[in-house]
Amino acid sequence: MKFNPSEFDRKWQQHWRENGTYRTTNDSTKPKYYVLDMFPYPSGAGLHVGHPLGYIASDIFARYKRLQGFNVLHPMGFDSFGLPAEQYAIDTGVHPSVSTAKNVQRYQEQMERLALSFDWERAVNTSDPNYYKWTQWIIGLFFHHWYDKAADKARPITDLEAHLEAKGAEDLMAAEGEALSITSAGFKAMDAKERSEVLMNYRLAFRSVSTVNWCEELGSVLANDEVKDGRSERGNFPVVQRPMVQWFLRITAYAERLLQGLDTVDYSEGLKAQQTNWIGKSTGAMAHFDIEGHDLQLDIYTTRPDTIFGTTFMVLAPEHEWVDRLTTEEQRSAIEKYKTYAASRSELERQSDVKVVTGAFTGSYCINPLNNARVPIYIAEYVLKDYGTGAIMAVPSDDERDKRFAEKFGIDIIDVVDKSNYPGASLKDKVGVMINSGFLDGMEVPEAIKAATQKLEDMGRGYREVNYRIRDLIFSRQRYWGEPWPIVYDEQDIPTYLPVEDLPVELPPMEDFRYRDGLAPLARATEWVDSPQGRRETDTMPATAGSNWYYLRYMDPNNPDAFVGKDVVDYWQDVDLYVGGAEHAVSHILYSRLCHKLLFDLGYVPSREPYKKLLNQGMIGAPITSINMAKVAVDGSEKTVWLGYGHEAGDTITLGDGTEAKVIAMDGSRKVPLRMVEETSVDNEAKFWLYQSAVNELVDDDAADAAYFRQILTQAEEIVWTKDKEGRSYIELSYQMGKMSKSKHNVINPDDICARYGTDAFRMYEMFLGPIDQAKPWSVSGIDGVSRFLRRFWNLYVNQDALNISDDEASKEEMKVLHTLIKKVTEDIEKLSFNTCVSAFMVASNDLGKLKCNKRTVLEPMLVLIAPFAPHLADELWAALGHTTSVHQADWPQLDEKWLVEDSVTLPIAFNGKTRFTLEFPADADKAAVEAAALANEQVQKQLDGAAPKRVIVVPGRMVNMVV
RNA sequence: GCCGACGUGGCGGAAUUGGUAGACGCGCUGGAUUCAAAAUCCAGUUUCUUCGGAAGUGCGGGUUCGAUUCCCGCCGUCGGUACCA
Repeated sequence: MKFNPSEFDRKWQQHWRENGTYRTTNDSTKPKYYVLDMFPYPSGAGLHVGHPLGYIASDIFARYKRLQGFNVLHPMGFDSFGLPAEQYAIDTGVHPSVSTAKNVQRYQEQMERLALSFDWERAVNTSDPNYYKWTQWIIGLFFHHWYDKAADKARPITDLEAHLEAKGAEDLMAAEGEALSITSAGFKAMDAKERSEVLMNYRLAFRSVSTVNWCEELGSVLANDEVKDGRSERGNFPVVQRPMVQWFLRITAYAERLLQGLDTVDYSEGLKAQQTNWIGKSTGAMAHFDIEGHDLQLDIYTTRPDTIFGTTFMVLAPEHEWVDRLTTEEQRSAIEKYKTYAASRSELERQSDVKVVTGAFTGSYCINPLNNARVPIYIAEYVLKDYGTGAIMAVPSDDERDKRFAEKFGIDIIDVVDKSNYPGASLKDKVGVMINSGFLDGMEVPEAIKAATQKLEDMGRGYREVNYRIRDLIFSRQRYWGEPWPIVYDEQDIPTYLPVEDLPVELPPMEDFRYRDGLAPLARATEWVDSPQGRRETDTMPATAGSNWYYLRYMDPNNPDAFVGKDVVDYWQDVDLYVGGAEHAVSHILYSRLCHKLLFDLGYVPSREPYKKLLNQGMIGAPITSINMAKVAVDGSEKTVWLGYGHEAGDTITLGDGTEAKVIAMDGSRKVPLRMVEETSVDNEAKFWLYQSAVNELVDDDAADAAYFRQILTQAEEIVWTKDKEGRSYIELSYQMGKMSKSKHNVINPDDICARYGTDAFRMYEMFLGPIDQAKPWSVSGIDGVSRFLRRFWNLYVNQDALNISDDEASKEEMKVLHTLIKKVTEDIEKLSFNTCVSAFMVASNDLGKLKCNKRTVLEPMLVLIAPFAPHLADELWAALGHTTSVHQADWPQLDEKWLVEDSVTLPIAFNGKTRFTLEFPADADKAAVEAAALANEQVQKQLDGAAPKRVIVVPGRMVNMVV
């Protein structure tokens, strides 16, 4: 039997598929374990070597848990709705359903190639109507419920109607759009339309007008996390603010619980911090300021009520609803001018010059409730309409922005906090002693915050308030490729959420789904819109709708009657280990947690959190290599050439025909597809070379990156080659490390690696690269080492192409190697430290090689240990050892500590903490015996040079330290 | 600015509760094998060294018999986020 991975990889992959080796049952007496990967969006590019990192890690863990006797749910699916497929369709004319199906198949093949042990019978696909029927149904739960703050949970909207009928809005503690004052009689008197509007104020999925991120090029609104620096994350198009009617999910109702829940889950600190920041809880006070000459109270939110005596002006957001009312005649033109200016500013402009102070005076004044001071009211764009009340009390002495504003507009600054006892404290640190603040004088800041809040409350001019940064989730997209909102409107525009019998509301077949004439694509499917039940909603849901709950569908993927069966979800409960990229740290995880909490409130799921433990794998980067363009002077004329790394203007170079040329200027660079590049090491430095032979091969190559590079080469007249030792022509490329992406031409395809080295080598190498959660560069050079190791490992079992296994008793040393390995691998898999597992296998294999061990008692359990990492090789050798069932159905070897016990122990002998040499001691020697033996030793005496040590520290089994 | 992660040979990285720093692999050097090469195998590989040793985990301090590990203060890299009152 030969070591031939490309042969046995195929053989075993087929075997596992045909035998359903990885099929999971819902009906088992074994304990459950759920290992989940974030499902991919199946893009046309296929997988690159960065994707499988997390998949391989979770696969190893899933396989390990199976071998340990767990019933493991380890599924995979596809997040196939969303913008890219639709953009691709618009660009190429291929319908998203067609390209999606093709890509899904490609992904599945690639994943099988990587021996990922998914139960494919459980695969889900978010754009499949059988799946999105339940997505629509779950979003319906949001529509049919409201959040009762008193009970701290979601309740049916019918309960709310009963409450309103009985008592009106009195005693109603609800998460709401705005505070409504409704009486019982008033509610009863309302017609259907009015009632619908009132209820909409409370629904967890609601329709509302709001300023949204509008992207004209994409023809859709975007969620905040889909916008980066004022441009769309997808496509990098400009995004503007625009008021629109949209569907929302009331995530703000769950802000506190989403925050609290983070304490109960095992996520990284960084990820918890990101979610915490996103939720953005702050504690402070509401305060009411009377407005001079108006029967109005200006409400403001502040985290620093202690500084209220330092308030020297107020600021409203330019869009604040009272701006017009508060503007005096003489200020009207200035205010109008400023409002026009503010409205013209894009999100991008606002963000780019944050330090620029602008604003205008309304002409009106407020009265400070605590000291009756008269303070002017300004408007300025640094106050945001959507945070707090859209208005602030400005305290220039203790706020950086207020200070800049006061300085620019010549407003008084009153110091109210003496920080002289806190050197180094910055303006916004909540420390110091109050001054110039009436009854607060002399108090420390934390005390003063409490006192000021209490005073406001006693006066009826304010109260303690908690504020959250998080905004309700915009859940409408004016796009085609997503779940239609299953809503119909009657003649009065009253929306009805269609019941489960009418779901799914499927997408109408359309050829052209561009956004045009201000109409969403679905609005043009007129026959579809005019349904017998009423006029259909034409917005679709964002991609996050399907991924919110997919982990539940895997439990019971074909259930026609429910999104998941009750008994099934009671068995599988929740995800024990969730593995995926950190780029979804905020949005996907947060929205998924929201969805889960609603389902929990309504009794559909038994747990409060969907993902118990989360592992974010690090990104794998790759070199991005470039060729440089230069203008050179030769024989009085100019020429454009390609130059290697390290040239600058003024250099003299030799052209291909032997003439000399002078570099006039470097003129940019172009990316070279990594596939054509050779990595070399010169003087311990990585170099990337492009060979002339690789360029010559381009002529016949029809791959996309070859076409791209052929086109690049036409942009200059020649490449200035250098000769290497063998006389081959090359050019050295400039490079930097970066994320793998098609546009950077540095994608490395796992298929090629698997074909060349075998899947087992690829899997182990990816794990060997470093800690799973750390970003690391891809380098192909190390894979040879892993490949060599697997061959050596194989040769422990096979000699001269024949199985070479002895049934003799193994020696103590051999057993020690095995049990050391069992201990190390078991512990390290539990710690998700896969790179050290690979080292442990190498060490064991090296040790057994030296011992020339071929004992079945040692080698057989080792196959079970390595099976999660190298599943093909393990099954191939396992079968050769005479087994008729797969190694993946074996039992994990048990550690027997007795093999690890030593007769003697080697201890380092240190003097003043510096290790000098080691000595052997009997393993059972106690402290005194070790000390005596050490002092009697010749080397120790020599080191001590006749003197007695001041102190001898013996740590049994660890070391001996002598203080001299 | 704020939040988070990290900083160890030429490179990827290892080091249990504070206890032999550099495991394992790559690369490199030398050797064996070969007509030769590839592949394989063996030995060496932190730096300096007067060959006795000495220094050494971003920098500067501290705690300790002993610090890559704990504490304080800096510097740097990466990721996230930002007029949030």
